[in-house]
Amino acid sequence: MTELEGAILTLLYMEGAMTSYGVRRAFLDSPSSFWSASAGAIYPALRRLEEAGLLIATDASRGNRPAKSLRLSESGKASMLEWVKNVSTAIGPGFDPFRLRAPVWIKLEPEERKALKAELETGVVERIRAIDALDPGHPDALRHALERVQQETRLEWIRKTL
Amino acid sequence: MTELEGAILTLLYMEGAMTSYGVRRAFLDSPSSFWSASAGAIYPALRRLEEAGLLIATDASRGNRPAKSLRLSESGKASMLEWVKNVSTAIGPGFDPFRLRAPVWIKLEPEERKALKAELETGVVERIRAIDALDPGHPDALRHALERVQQETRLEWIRKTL
DNA sequence: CAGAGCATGTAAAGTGTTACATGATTTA
DNA sequence: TAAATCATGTAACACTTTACATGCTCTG
Repeated sequence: MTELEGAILTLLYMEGAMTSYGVRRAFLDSPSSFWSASAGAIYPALRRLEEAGLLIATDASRGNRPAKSLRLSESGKASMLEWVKNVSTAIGPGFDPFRLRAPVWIKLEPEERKALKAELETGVVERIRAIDALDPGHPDALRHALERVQQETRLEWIRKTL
Repeated sequence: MTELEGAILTLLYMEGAMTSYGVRRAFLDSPSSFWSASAGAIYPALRRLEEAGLLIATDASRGNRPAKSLRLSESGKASMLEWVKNVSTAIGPGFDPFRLRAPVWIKLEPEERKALKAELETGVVERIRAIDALDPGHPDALRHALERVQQETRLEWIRKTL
């Protein structure tokens, strides 16, 4: 199971049934650049999950517009739970573009480094403000809170170390 | 430029010239599950970078064993610097398998949640100890330090929230 | 009622993974 | 000297991105 497939299953578990485009929109709304949410990734993944019996589709056309509502099957729920409970994958460091670039920042010429430091600080502060402006009742509120901690950690590192 | 290509360029910038396998071994040693470091990803990426003129290869065969030494060209260094200084990409949240799974953990049955909490706590504590055991003179020491902060943040969240 | 955006996809090309292959060198 | 592992790849398959296509529905 890819991370995208796992993420789709958790989305349907957390938020209940939705259409294919609803799934796609949820990824489009995600701030992470990791999720491009391109149609060519989402729709084939949904088809794979449906063919594997993890998702059940029921017709939900409204008027002339065709649509299908997707929900987790029992085996889909079981697969999702197995996936989320895999500790070694869950605690891996994942992918952090900030951590990947930081060692090079340290080696920049002083004036270039200072300029970049200011840009990074502004960007992170803005991002924290944007998170604070989000609806605390949003289904992704917990993820936003976790991203906020990450951004605060970065801000502290920028100020103290860069 | 993909993140893998950018990471290869930063590696050669930080550590100087090395062979193809040296590049691959650096990714194999990385703790992040994001870098599979499969030969089928690394070697084609190196070929692309060389064809684009960002890397220069010189023969470095030893005895009967063929090998080439790879180093950054001037345009390779310029591309790498442009890549690391892209602020909006650098401050994106990236991909965090922990954050992706956390909302589901919260919804588990109490006894299941408690068991998982213990497993996660043990795993993260072990990972922190493993980082502490690493050589502080390692070229990736800064990245290790940043991962350590991430793991400490997770540990605190596990203890306080999960 | 025309244009913007909603909703659902497909096709080609690029990238990554898994598995295999080959010969060189080190180590027990 | 046999086995392990170093070092360098390739091939088939899977997945993602980019670009395109199609018709519907709302809004000014």
